Amino acid sequence: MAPFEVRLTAHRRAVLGALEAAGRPLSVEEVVRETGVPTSTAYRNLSELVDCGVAARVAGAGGADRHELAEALSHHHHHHMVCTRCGTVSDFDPSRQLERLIAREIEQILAETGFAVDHHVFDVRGLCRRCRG
Amino acid sequence: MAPFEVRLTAHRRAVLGALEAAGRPLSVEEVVRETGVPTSTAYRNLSELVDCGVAARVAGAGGADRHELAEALSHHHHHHMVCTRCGTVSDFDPSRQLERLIAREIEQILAETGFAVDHHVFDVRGLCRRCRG
DNA sequence: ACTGCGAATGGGAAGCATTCTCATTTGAGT
DNA sequence: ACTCAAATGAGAATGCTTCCCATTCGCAGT
Repeated sequence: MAPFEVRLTAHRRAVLGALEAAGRPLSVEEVVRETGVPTSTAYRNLSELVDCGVAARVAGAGGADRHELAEALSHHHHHHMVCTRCGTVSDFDPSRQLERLIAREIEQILAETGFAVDHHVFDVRGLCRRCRG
Repeated sequence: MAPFEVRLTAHRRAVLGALEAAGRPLSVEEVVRETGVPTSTAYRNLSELVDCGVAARVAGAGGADRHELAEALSHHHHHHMVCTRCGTVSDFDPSRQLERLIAREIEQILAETGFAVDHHVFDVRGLCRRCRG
């Protein structure tokens, strides 16, 4: 009886494909340009993908959000370098040691403050190689 | 000759006072409610305070930004706990060890990728004690 | 294949947060 | 007090995102 809740349409494939091909967080505008999917549909689909846990929303430099494949689907856990000049976001891998320490820190936060951490964000902001010139 | 560039007006004092009294990042709406400063002036003043390095902008849970006193003026370096249910942002102190490791990581990023880190963001998202209730 | 139902679409309207405009007011130095 | 640039503030304008709704399309069961 319970047939389906989320369909795999051509648009969804296209959006997902663009995120996968980029390998870095894309703005909605980039997704639209890349796929030809209408803006309102792109927004709706990206939100649904995020709700499904297939994609993740990333805060960029300005007001505009970006999206990338969820870590579970991409290759590994990673963090972001946000260029405050051109707004481009790229990924970088944290060291094992740093992640281990962060995990310990999160446990401590729950114990001390009662705040239940769902996930953490470790992003760096600055100038990318190109914008440094 | 060069007399002034930024005046210390009643509004500025009020906004600064609200940030100081709160001890946590406030939304623009909260600042307006707290101080009675008109919305457009609150936005303008907060931006100027950020430009002066007196205040800092913090990304909240939804689209709305928040502001707090700059670390140099508050008591210490800290990070944020963002409640994804109620949107409240509070501060927490990172361990010395974590900060040291982060500093090392940032050096490595510059060496490996050419990205010049200006500052880092280490925030955790989840449910505050009250929203877990 | 054919059909039915509910999800997906898409173009524009609506909703918010934020920034801009500009005539008027205010603050600091003289 | 006087001057002049900075600050103000109410509303218009902008930009990102969500909502609306009539139409189209996917999927499951015939």
